[in-house]
Amino acid sequence: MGSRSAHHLCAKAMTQQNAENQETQTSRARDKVLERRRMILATIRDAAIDEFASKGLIGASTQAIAQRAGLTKPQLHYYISSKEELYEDILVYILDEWQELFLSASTGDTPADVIRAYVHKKLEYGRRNPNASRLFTTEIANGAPVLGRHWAPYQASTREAVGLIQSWVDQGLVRAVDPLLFQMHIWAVTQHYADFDVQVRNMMNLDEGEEPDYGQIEKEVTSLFLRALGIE
Amino acid sequence: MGSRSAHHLCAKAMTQQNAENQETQTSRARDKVLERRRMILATIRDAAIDEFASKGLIGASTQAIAQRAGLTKPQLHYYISSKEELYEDILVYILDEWQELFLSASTGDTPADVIRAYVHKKLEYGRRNPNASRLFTTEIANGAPVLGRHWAPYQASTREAVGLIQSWVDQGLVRAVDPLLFQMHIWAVTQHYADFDVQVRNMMNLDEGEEPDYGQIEKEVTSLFLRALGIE
DNA sequence: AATTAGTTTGACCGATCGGTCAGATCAGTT
DNA sequence: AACTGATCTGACCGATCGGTCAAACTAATT
Repeated sequence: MGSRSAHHLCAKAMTQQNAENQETQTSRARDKVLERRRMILATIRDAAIDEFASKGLIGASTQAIAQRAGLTKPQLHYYISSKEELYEDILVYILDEWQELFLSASTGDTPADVIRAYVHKKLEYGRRNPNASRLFTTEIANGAPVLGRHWAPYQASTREAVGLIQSWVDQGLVRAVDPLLFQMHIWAVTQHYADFDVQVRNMMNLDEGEEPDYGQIEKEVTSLFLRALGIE
Repeated sequence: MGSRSAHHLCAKAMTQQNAENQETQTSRARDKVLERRRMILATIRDAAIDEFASKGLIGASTQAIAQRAGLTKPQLHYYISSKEELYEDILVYILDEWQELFLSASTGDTPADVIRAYVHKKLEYGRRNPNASRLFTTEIANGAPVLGRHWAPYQASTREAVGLIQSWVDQGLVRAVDPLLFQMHIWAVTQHYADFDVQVRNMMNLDEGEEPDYGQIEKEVTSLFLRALGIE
Protein backbone atom coordinates (compact mmCIF):
# COMPACT_ATOMS: atom_id res chain seq x y z
CA MET A 1 0.00 0.00 0.00
CA GLY A 2 2.88 2.33 0.70
CA SER A 3 4.17 1.74 -2.79
CA ARG A 4 0.96 2.92 -4.31
CA SER A 5 1.01 6.27 -2.62
CA ALA A 6 4.40 6.92 -4.15
CA HIS A 7 2.74 6.76 -7.54
CA HIS A 8 -0.01 9.15 -6.65
CA LEU A 9 1.51 11.91 -4.65
CA CYS A 10 4.33 14.26 -5.45
CA ALA A 11 3.50 14.89 -9.10
CA LYS A 12 5.97 17.71 -9.52
CA ALA A 13 8.97 16.33 -7.67
CA MET A 14 8.62 12.90 -9.22
CA THR A 15 8.28 13.81 -12.86
CA GLN A 16 11.74 15.24 -12.77
CA GLN A 17 13.07 11.91 -11.53
CA ASN A 18 10.90 9.76 -13.76
CA ALA A 19 12.45 11.37 -16.81
CA GLU A 20 15.30 8.87 -16.45
CA ASN A 21 17.88 11.60 -16.67
CA GLN A 22 21.46 10.69 -17.34
CA GLU A 23 23.58 9.37 -14.49
CA THR A 24 24.77 12.62 -13.02
CA GLN A 25 24.44 11.30 -9.51
CA THR A 26 25.49 7.98 -8.09
CA SER A 27 22.62 5.64 -7.46
CA ARG A 28 23.34 5.79 -3.71
CA ALA A 29 22.65 9.50 -3.61
CA ARG A 30 19.57 9.13 -5.76
CA ASP A 31 18.18 6.45 -3.47
CA LYS A 32 18.80 8.68 -0.49
CA VAL A 33 16.87 11.50 -2.11
CA LEU A 34 14.01 9.19 -3.05
CA GLU A 35 13.85 7.76 0.43
CA ARG A 36 13.70 11.23 1.89
CA ARG A 37 10.86 12.13 -0.44
CA ARG A 38 8.92 9.06 0.47
CA MET A 39 9.14 9.97 4.12
CA ILE A 40 8.06 13.55 3.53
CA LEU A 41 5.16 12.39 1.41
CA ALA A 42 4.08 9.99 4.14
CA THR A 43 4.25 12.83 6.65
CA ILE A 44 2.19 15.03 4.39
CA ARG A 45 -0.36 12.27 3.91
CA ASP A 46 -0.78 11.74 7.63
CA ALA A 47 -1.09 15.43 8.31
CA ALA A 48 -3.57 15.84 5.49
CA ILE A 49 -5.69 12.91 6.68
CA ASP A 50 -6.00 14.56 10.08
CA GLU A 51 -6.92 17.91 8.61
CA PHE A 52 -9.34 16.56 6.03
CA ALA A 53 -10.96 14.30 8.60
CA SER A 54 -11.80 17.15 10.94
CA LYS A 55 -12.47 19.94 8.43
CA GLY A 56 -13.47 18.32 5.17
CA LEU A 57 -12.02 18.96 1.74
CA ILE A 58 -13.06 22.59 1.48
CA GLY A 59 -12.59 23.40 5.12
CA ALA A 60 -9.03 22.11 5.42
CA SER A 61 -6.38 24.63 4.43
CA THR A 62 -3.08 23.85 2.76
CA GLN A 63 -1.57 26.21 5.27
CA ALA A 64 -2.71 24.04 8.16
CA ILE A 65 -1.72 20.81 6.42
CA ALA A 66 1.75 22.17 5.75
CA GLN A 67 2.15 23.40 9.28
CA ARG A 68 1.05 20.10 10.77
CA ALA A 69 3.57 18.34 8.54
CA GLY A 70 6.32 20.72 9.62
CA LEU A 71 6.56 22.44 6.26
CA THR A 72 5.91 25.86 4.81
CA LYS A 73 3.14 26.31 2.30
CA PRO A 74 5.40 26.70 -0.77
CA GLN A 75 7.33 23.70 0.47
CA LEU A 76 4.15 21.66 0.55
CA HIS A 77 3.34 22.68 -2.99
CA TYR A 78 6.77 21.54 -4.01
CA TYR A 79 5.68 17.99 -3.17
CA ILE A 80 2.02 18.10 -4.13
CA SER A 81 0.35 19.81 -7.03
CA SER A 82 -3.00 20.83 -5.56
CA LYS A 83 -5.23 20.34 -2.55
CA GLU A 84 -7.90 18.56 -4.56
CA GLU A 85 -5.39 16.12 -5.96
CA LEU A 86 -3.91 15.45 -2.54
CA TYR A 87 -7.39 14.77 -1.24
CA GLU A 88 -8.21 12.44 -4.08
CA ASP A 89 -4.93 10.58 -3.71
CA ILE A 90 -5.58 10.08 -0.04
CA LEU A 91 -9.06 8.73 -0.67
CA VAL A 92 -7.69 6.22 -3.16
CA TYR A 93 -4.94 5.35 -0.74
CA ILE A 94 -7.47 4.59 1.98
CA LEU A 95 -9.64 2.65 -0.45
CA ASP A 96 -6.57 0.60 -1.34
CA GLU A 97 -5.97 -0.29 2.27
CA TRP A 98 -9.55 -1.38 2.61
CA GLN A 99 -9.38 -3.88 -0.18
CA GLU A 100 -7.90 -6.31 2.31
CA LEU A 101 -10.67 -5.59 4.74
CA PHE A 102 -13.51 -7.34 2.99
CA LEU A 103 -15.38 -10.45 3.77
CA SER A 104 -13.33 -13.27 2.39
CA ALA A 105 -13.06 -16.94 3.17
CA SER A 106 -10.32 -19.51 2.95
CA THR A 107 -11.36 -23.09 2.31
CA GLY A 108 -12.35 -24.78 5.51
CA ASP A 109 -13.59 -21.59 7.19
CA THR A 110 -17.03 -21.82 8.69
CA PRO A 111 -19.40 -18.87 8.26
CA ALA A 112 -18.83 -18.06 11.91
CA ASP A 113 -15.07 -17.96 11.36
CA VAL A 114 -15.46 -15.57 8.46
CA ILE A 115 -17.78 -13.20 10.30
CA ARG A 116 -15.62 -13.21 13.39
CA ALA A 117 -12.48 -12.46 11.41
CA TYR A 118 -14.16 -9.71 9.43
CA VAL A 119 -15.57 -7.95 12.47
CA HIS A 120 -12.23 -8.22 14.20
CA LYS A 121 -10.23 -6.83 11.28
CA LYS A 122 -12.69 -4.03 10.63
CA LEU A 123 -12.88 -2.90 14.26
CA GLU A 124 -9.13 -3.11 14.57
CA TYR A 125 -8.57 -0.98 11.51
CA GLY A 126 -11.01 1.65 12.69
CA ARG A 127 -9.39 1.74 16.09
CA ARG A 128 -5.96 2.27 14.64
CA ASN A 129 -6.90 4.59 11.79
CA PRO A 130 -9.84 6.58 13.08
CA ASN A 131 -9.05 9.61 10.98
CA ALA A 132 -8.83 7.69 7.73
CA SER A 133 -12.16 6.15 8.61
CA ARG A 134 -13.73 9.52 9.38
CA LEU A 135 -12.36 11.13 6.28
CA PHE A 136 -13.98 8.43 4.22
CA THR A 137 -17.29 8.77 6.03
CA THR A 138 -17.33 12.54 5.69
CA GLU A 139 -16.68 12.23 1.99
CA ILE A 140 -19.57 9.82 1.50
CA ALA A 141 -21.93 11.72 3.79
CA ASN A 142 -21.15 14.83 1.75
CA GLY A 143 -22.32 13.06 -1.37
CA ALA A 144 -19.05 11.46 -2.49
CA PRO A 145 -18.25 14.33 -4.86
CA VAL A 146 -14.67 13.15 -5.35
CA LEU A 147 -14.83 9.47 -4.53
CA GLY A 148 -17.67 8.82 -6.94
CA ARG A 149 -15.30 8.01 -9.78
CA HIS A 150 -13.15 5.58 -7.83
CA TRP A 151 -15.13 2.81 -6.26
CA ALA A 152 -15.31 0.37 -9.11
CA PRO A 153 -12.96 -2.08 -7.34
CA TYR A 154 -15.01 -1.61 -4.21
CA GLN A 155 -18.00 -2.93 -6.11
CA ALA A 156 -16.14 -6.06 -7.17
CA SER A 157 -15.24 -6.91 -3.58
CA THR A 158 -18.83 -6.31 -2.60
CA ARG A 159 -20.16 -8.70 -5.22
CA GLU A 160 -17.71 -11.33 -4.09
CA ALA A 161 -18.90 -11.03 -0.49
CA VAL A 162 -22.51 -11.15 -1.60
CA GLY A 163 -21.81 -14.39 -3.47
CA LEU A 164 -20.15 -15.87 -0.42
CA ILE A 165 -23.01 -15.12 1.92
CA GLN A 166 -25.57 -16.27 -0.62
CA SER A 167 -23.77 -19.59 -0.91
CA TRP A 168 -24.06 -20.06 2.84
CA VAL A 169 -27.77 -19.45 2.60
CA ASP A 170 -28.14 -21.80 -0.37
CA GLN A 171 -26.26 -24.54 1.45
CA GLY A 172 -28.51 -24.11 4.45
CA LEU A 173 -25.55 -23.27 6.68
CA VAL A 174 -27.19 -20.09 7.95
CA ARG A 175 -30.62 -18.55 8.23
CA ALA A 176 -31.85 -16.63 5.22
CA VAL A 177 -30.65 -13.03 4.97
CA ASP A 178 -30.34 -10.51 2.19
CA PRO A 179 -26.60 -10.83 1.53
CA LEU A 180 -26.05 -7.29 0.32
CA LEU A 181 -27.91 -5.66 3.18
CA PHE A 182 -26.36 -8.01 5.71
CA GLN A 183 -22.92 -7.04 4.53
CA MET A 184 -23.77 -3.35 4.72
CA HIS A 185 -25.03 -3.79 8.25
CA ILE A 186 -21.72 -5.21 9.38
CA TRP A 187 -19.98 -2.36 7.64
CA ALA A 188 -22.27 0.20 9.26
CA VAL A 189 -21.86 -1.08 12.80
CA THR A 190 -18.10 -1.52 12.68
CA GLN A 191 -17.63 1.80 10.95
CA HIS A 192 -19.70 3.44 13.64
CA TYR A 193 -17.13 2.78 16.33
CA ALA A 194 -14.44 4.63 14.44
CA ASP A 195 -16.46 7.50 13.01
CA PHE A 196 -18.60 8.28 16.03
CA ASP A 197 -15.91 7.77 18.60
CA VAL A 198 -16.83 11.05 20.28
CA GLN A 199 -20.45 10.06 20.58
CA VAL A 200 -19.63 6.54 21.71
CA ARG A 201 -17.32 7.79 24.42
CA ASN A 202 -19.90 10.35 25.49
CA MET A 203 -22.62 7.71 25.82
CA MET A 204 -20.24 5.58 27.83
CA ASN A 205 -19.28 8.51 30.06
CA LEU A 206 -15.61 8.08 29.29
CA ASP A 207 -13.02 10.75 29.86
CA GLU A 208 -10.89 12.24 27.13
CA GLY A 209 -8.08 9.73 27.31
CA GLU A 210 -10.09 6.60 28.08
CA GLU A 211 -10.74 4.10 25.36
CA PRO A 212 -13.93 2.06 25.07
CA ASP A 213 -13.73 -1.62 25.95
CA TYR A 214 -13.05 -3.02 22.50
CA GLY A 215 -13.11 -6.56 23.80
CA GLN A 216 -16.70 -6.14 24.86
CA ILE A 217 -17.57 -4.29 21.67
CA GLU A 218 -16.13 -6.99 19.46
CA LYS A 219 -17.97 -9.63 21.42
CA GLU A 220 -21.31 -7.87 21.13
CA VAL A 221 -20.95 -6.98 17.47
CA THR A 222 -19.92 -10.50 16.55
CA SER A 223 -22.77 -11.90 18.56
CA LEU A 224 -25.25 -9.61 16.83
CA PHE A 225 -24.43 -10.92 13.40
CA LEU A 226 -23.91 -14.54 14.32
CA ARG A 227 -27.32 -14.61 15.94
CA ALA A 228 -28.84 -13.05 12.85
CA LEU A 229 -27.40 -15.96 10.88
CA GLY A 230 -28.65 -18.40 13.48
CA ILE A 231 -25.19 -19.74 14.28
CA GLU A 232 -24.81 -18.61 17.87
CA MET B 1 -40.33 21.85 16.65
CA GLY B 2 -41.00 24.71 14.33
CA SER B 3 -41.72 26.89 17.31
CA ARG B 4 -38.33 26.19 18.76
CA SER B 5 -36.46 27.38 15.74
CA ALA B 6 -38.14 30.72 16.09
CA HIS B 7 -36.38 31.10 19.40
CA HIS B 8 -32.99 30.23 18.06
CA LEU B 9 -32.68 31.90 14.73
CA CYS B 10 -33.05 35.51 13.77
CA ALA B 11 -31.26 37.12 16.67
CA LYS B 12 -31.15 40.57 15.17
CA ALA B 13 -34.61 40.82 13.65
CA MET B 14 -36.29 39.41 16.72
CA THR B 15 -34.74 41.50 19.43
CA GLN B 16 -36.41 44.53 17.97
CA GLN B 17 -39.76 42.83 18.31
CA ASN B 18 -39.11 41.21 21.64
CA ALA B 19 -38.58 44.62 23.19
CA GLU B 20 -42.36 44.89 23.52
CA ASN B 21 -42.37 48.27 21.91
CA GLN B 22 -45.44 50.43 22.20
CA GLU B 23 -48.45 49.67 20.03
CA THR B 24 -47.55 51.68 16.97
CA GLN B 25 -48.81 48.96 14.64
CA THR B 26 -52.03 47.04 14.77
CA SER B 27 -51.60 43.48 15.91
CA ARG B 28 -52.77 42.23 12.50
CA ALA B 29 -49.86 43.89 10.76
CA ARG B 30 -47.43 42.68 13.38
CA ASP B 31 -48.64 39.12 13.01
CA LYS B 32 -48.21 39.36 9.27
CA VAL B 33 -44.64 40.52 9.69
CA LEU B 34 -43.89 37.76 12.19
CA GLU B 35 -45.40 35.12 9.96
CA ARG B 36 -43.31 36.33 7.05
CA ARG B 37 -40.18 36.13 9.16
CA ARG B 38 -40.95 32.64 10.28
CA MET B 39 -41.24 31.54 6.69
CA ILE B 40 -37.99 33.20 5.67
CA LEU B 41 -36.20 31.66 8.62
CA ALA B 42 -37.52 28.23 7.69
CA THR B 43 -36.30 28.76 4.15
CA ILE B 44 -32.89 29.80 5.44
CA ARG B 45 -32.74 26.78 7.68
CA ASP B 46 -33.52 24.39 4.87
CA ALA B 47 -31.01 25.99 2.56
CA ALA B 48 -28.37 25.99 5.26
CA ILE B 49 -28.96 22.33 6.10
CA ASP B 50 -28.35 21.43 2.48
CA GLU B 51 -25.19 23.49 2.29
CA PHE B 52 -23.79 22.39 5.62
CA ALA B 53 -24.59 18.76 4.85
CA SER B 54 -22.58 18.74 1.65
CA LYS B 55 -19.76 21.14 2.57
CA GLY B 56 -19.44 21.12 6.33
CA LEU B 57 -19.41 24.12 8.64
CA ILE B 58 -16.23 25.68 7.31
CA GLY B 59 -16.77 24.69 3.72
CA ALA B 60 -20.26 26.11 3.39
CA SER B 61 -20.36 29.80 2.49
CA THR B 62 -22.96 32.29 3.62
CA GLN B 63 -23.01 33.46 0.03
CA ALA B 64 -24.15 30.04 -1.15
CA ILE B 65 -26.66 29.63 1.68
CA ALA B 66 -28.17 33.02 0.92
CA GLN B 67 -28.37 32.29 -2.78
CA ARG B 68 -30.01 28.92 -2.22
CA ALA B 69 -32.57 30.62 0.01
CA GLY B 70 -33.23 33.27 -2.63
CA LEU B 71 -31.61 36.06 -0.64
CA THR B 72 -28.60 38.33 -0.92
CA LYS B 73 -25.79 38.02 1.58
CA PRO B 74 -26.58 41.19 3.54
CA GLN B 75 -30.20 40.12 3.53
CA LEU B 76 -29.23 36.81 5.08
CA HIS B 77 -27.27 38.61 7.78
CA TYR B 78 -30.32 40.67 8.51
CA TYR B 79 -32.02 37.49 9.71
CA ILE B 80 -29.09 35.63 11.22
CA SER B 81 -26.18 36.93 13.21
CA SER B 82 -23.34 34.63 12.14
CA LYS B 83 -22.62 31.45 10.27
CA GLU B 84 -21.45 29.63 13.38
CA GLU B 85 -24.59 30.54 15.24
CA LEU B 86 -26.79 29.46 12.36
CA TYR B 87 -24.94 26.15 12.30
CA GLU B 88 -25.29 25.65 16.01
CA ASP B 89 -28.97 26.53 15.95
CA ILE B 90 -29.56 24.02 13.19
CA LEU B 91 -27.77 21.28 15.09
CA VAL B 92 -29.88 21.92 18.14
CA TYR B 93 -32.97 22.04 15.96
CA ILE B 94 -32.16 18.60 14.53
CA LEU B 95 -31.34 17.26 17.97
CA ASP B 96 -34.74 18.49 19.12
CA GLU B 97 -36.49 16.61 16.37
CA TRP B 98 -34.64 13.47 17.31
CA GLN B 99 -35.83 13.50 20.90
CA GLU B 100 -39.01 11.86 19.65
CA LEU B 101 -37.01 9.27 17.79
CA PHE B 102 -35.73 7.27 20.70
CA LEU B 103 -36.52 3.85 21.94
CA SER B 104 -39.59 4.21 24.08
CA ALA B 105 -42.31 1.88 25.15
CA SER B 106 -45.93 2.27 26.04
CA THR B 107 -47.38 -0.18 28.54
CA GLY B 108 -48.38 -3.38 26.83
CA ASP B 109 -45.77 -3.11 24.08
CA THR B 110 -43.71 -6.23 23.63
CA PRO B 111 -39.96 -5.82 23.02
CA ALA B 112 -40.57 -6.78 19.41
CA ASP B 113 -43.15 -4.00 19.08
CA VAL B 114 -40.72 -1.46 20.45
CA ILE B 115 -37.86 -2.50 18.19
CA ARG B 116 -40.07 -2.60 15.13
CA ALA B 117 -41.48 0.85 15.82
CA TYR B 118 -38.06 2.33 16.51
CA VAL B 119 -36.50 0.94 13.36
CA HIS B 120 -39.46 2.12 11.33
CA LYS B 121 -39.42 5.65 12.73
CA LYS B 122 -35.68 5.99 12.42
CA LEU B 123 -35.53 4.76 8.84
CA GLU B 124 -38.47 6.92 7.89
CA TYR B 125 -36.87 10.02 9.36
CA GLY B 126 -33.61 9.38 7.55
CA ARG B 127 -35.41 8.83 4.30
CA ARG B 128 -37.29 12.08 4.57
CA ASN B 129 -34.52 14.20 6.06
CA PRO B 130 -31.35 12.82 4.58
CA ASN B 131 -29.52 16.12 4.73
CA ALA B 132 -30.28 16.72 8.38
CA SER B 133 -29.02 13.24 9.06
CA ARG B 134 -25.82 13.79 7.07
CA LEU B 135 -25.16 17.14 8.66
CA PHE B 136 -25.32 15.51 12.05
CA THR B 137 -23.04 12.68 11.00
CA THR B 138 -20.50 15.02 9.46
CA GLU B 139 -20.42 17.05 12.63
CA ILE B 140 -19.77 14.00 14.79
CA ALA B 141 -17.27 12.46 12.39
CA ASN B 142 -15.42 15.78 12.47
CA GLY B 143 -15.10 15.47 16.22
CA ALA B 144 -18.30 17.24 17.29
CA PRO B 145 -16.53 20.59 17.76
CA VAL B 146 -19.82 22.46 18.03
CA LEU B 147 -22.26 19.82 19.16
CA GLY B 148 -20.14 18.77 22.10
CA ARG B 149 -21.82 21.24 24.43
CA HIS B 150 -25.36 20.27 23.51
CA TRP B 151 -26.04 16.61 23.94
CA ALA B 152 -26.93 16.46 27.59
CA PRO B 153 -30.60 15.68 26.82
CA TYR B 154 -29.41 13.11 24.34
CA GLN B 155 -27.70 11.32 27.21
CA ALA B 156 -30.89 11.23 29.25
CA SER B 157 -32.81 9.56 26.44
CA THR B 158 -29.99 7.09 26.04
CA ARG B 159 -30.05 6.12 29.68
CA GLU B 160 -33.79 5.64 29.51
CA ALA B 161 -33.46 3.29 26.57
CA VAL B 162 -30.67 1.40 28.29
CA GLY B 163 -32.90 0.88 31.29
CA LEU B 164 -35.71 -0.38 29.11
CA ILE B 165 -33.59 -2.94 27.30
CA GLN B 166 -31.96 -4.03 30.54
CA SER B 167 -35.37 -4.65 32.05
CA TRP B 168 -36.24 -6.93 29.15
CA VAL B 169 -33.08 -8.90 29.79
CA ASP B 170 -33.74 -9.05 33.53
CA GLN B 171 -37.27 -10.31 32.97
CA GLY B 172 -35.95 -12.97 30.64
CA LEU B 173 -38.02 -11.64 27.76
CA VAL B 174 -35.01 -11.46 25.45
CA ARG B 175 -31.54 -12.96 25.13
CA ALA B 176 -28.79 -11.16 27.00
CA VAL B 177 -27.26 -8.19 25.23
CA ASP B 178 -25.30 -5.16 26.30
CA PRO B 179 -28.10 -2.60 26.28
CA LEU B 180 -25.96 0.42 25.46
CA LEU B 181 -24.11 -1.24 22.61
CA PHE B 182 -27.28 -2.84 21.29
CA GLN B 183 -28.92 0.54 21.11
CA MET B 184 -25.95 2.06 19.34
CA HIS B 185 -26.01 -0.75 16.81
CA ILE B 186 -29.58 0.05 15.86
CA TRP B 187 -28.64 3.68 15.60
CA ALA B 188 -25.64 2.87 13.44
CA VAL B 189 -27.48 0.68 10.98
CA THR B 190 -30.49 2.93 10.53
CA GLN B 191 -28.32 6.01 10.29
CA HIS B 192 -26.29 4.29 7.63
CA TYR B 193 -29.13 4.27 5.13
CA ALA B 194 -29.50 8.03 5.29
CA ASP B 195 -25.87 9.06 5.52
CA PHE B 196 -24.41 6.65 3.01
CA ASP B 197 -27.24 6.86 0.55
CA VAL B 198 -24.76 7.35 -2.30
CA GLN B 199 -22.81 4.27 -1.34
CA VAL B 200 -25.94 2.21 -0.75
CA ARG B 201 -27.34 3.11 -4.14
CA ASN B 202 -24.01 2.40 -5.76
CA MET B 203 -23.80 -1.06 -4.22
CA MET B 204 -27.33 -1.74 -5.38
CA ASN B 205 -26.57 -0.51 -8.88
CA LEU B 206 -29.38 2.03 -8.75
CA ASP B 207 -29.62 5.01 -11.06
CA GLU B 208 -29.67 8.58 -9.88
CA GLY B 209 -33.42 8.86 -9.39
CA GLU B 210 -34.12 5.36 -8.11
CA GLU B 211 -34.73 4.79 -4.43
CA PRO B 212 -33.67 1.68 -2.56
CA ASP B 213 -36.40 -0.74 -1.55
CA TYR B 214 -37.12 0.55 1.92
CA GLY B 215 -39.66 -2.19 2.55
CA GLN B 216 -36.96 -4.80 2.17
CA ILE B 217 -34.48 -2.73 4.15
CA GLU B 218 -36.86 -2.27 7.06
CA LYS B 219 -37.64 -5.96 7.05
CA GLU B 220 -33.98 -6.97 7.11
CA VAL B 221 -32.94 -4.44 9.71
CA THR B 222 -35.79 -5.35 12.01
CA SER B 223 -35.02 -9.01 11.55
CA LEU B 224 -31.37 -8.46 12.40
CA PHE B 225 -32.14 -7.02 15.79
CA LEU B 226 -35.06 -9.22 16.67
CA ARG B 227 -32.94 -12.28 16.01
CA ALA B 228 -30.20 -10.85 18.18
CA LEU B 229 -32.75 -10.64 20.97
CA GLY B 230 -33.96 -14.17 20.22
CA ILE B 231 -37.51 -13.05 19.48
CA GLU B 232 -37.78 -13.91 15.82
C1' DA C 1 -48.86 63.97 3.70
C1' DA C 2 -46.01 62.92 7.22
C1' DT C 3 -44.25 59.43 10.15
C1' DT C 4 -42.63 55.13 11.50
C1' DA C 5 -40.77 50.43 11.64
C1' DG C 6 -39.14 46.91 8.69
C1' DT C 7 -36.48 45.53 4.80
C1' DT C 8 -33.27 45.62 0.90
C1' DT C 9 -29.22 47.11 -1.53
C1' DG C 10 -24.38 48.03 -3.37
C1' DA C 11 -20.19 49.19 -1.87
C1' DC C 12 -16.88 48.05 1.14
C1' DC C 13 -13.67 46.01 5.08
C1' DG C 14 -9.75 43.11 6.71
C1' DA C 15 -8.52 38.33 6.60
C1' DT C 16 -7.63 34.19 4.50
C1' DC C 17 -7.79 31.20 0.73
C1' DG C 18 -4.98 28.14 -3.03
C1' DG C 19 -1.23 28.72 -5.61
C1' DT C 20 3.07 30.94 -7.93
C1' DC C 21 7.68 32.68 -8.64
C1' DA C 22 12.44 34.36 -8.70
C1' DG C 23 16.01 33.85 -6.25
C1' DA C 24 18.67 32.01 -2.16
C1' DT C 25 20.43 27.87 -0.08
C1' DC C 26 21.73 23.18 0.41
C1' DA C 27 24.01 18.61 -0.60
C1' DG C 28 26.65 15.78 -3.45
C1' DT C 29 29.84 15.11 -7.57
C1' DT C 30 33.67 16.15 -10.23
C1' DA D 1 36.69 25.21 -5.99
C1' DA D 2 33.46 25.06 -9.35
C1' DC D 3 29.31 23.05 -10.65
C1' DT D 4 24.71 20.91 -10.59
C1' DG D 5 20.30 19.46 -9.36
C1' DA D 6 17.18 19.45 -5.35
C1' DT D 7 15.09 22.08 -1.97
C1' DC D 8 13.58 26.05 0.53
C1' DT D 9 11.98 30.87 1.27
C1' DG D 10 9.59 35.52 1.44
C1' DA D 11 7.00 38.19 -1.19
C1' DC D 12 3.22 38.24 -3.84
C1' DC D 13 -1.20 37.26 -6.84
C1' DG D 14 -6.31 37.38 -7.66
C1' DA D 15 -10.32 35.40 -5.53
C1' DT D 16 -13.25 34.59 -1.94
C1' DC D 17 -14.32 34.54 2.75
C1' DG D 18 -17.61 36.38 6.89
C1' DG D 19 -19.48 40.39 8.03
C1' DT D 20 -20.73 45.63 8.11
C1' DC D 21 -22.75 50.00 6.90
C1' DA D 22 -25.16 54.07 5.33
C1' DA D 23 -28.44 55.00 2.43
C1' DA D 24 -32.50 53.80 -0.22
C1' DC D 25 -36.79 51.65 -0.38
C1' DT D 26 -41.49 49.51 1.15
C1' DA D 27 -45.65 49.27 3.58
C1' DA D 28 -48.59 50.29 7.10
C1' DT D 29 -50.44 53.95 10.61
C1' DT D 30 -51.71 58.40 11.91
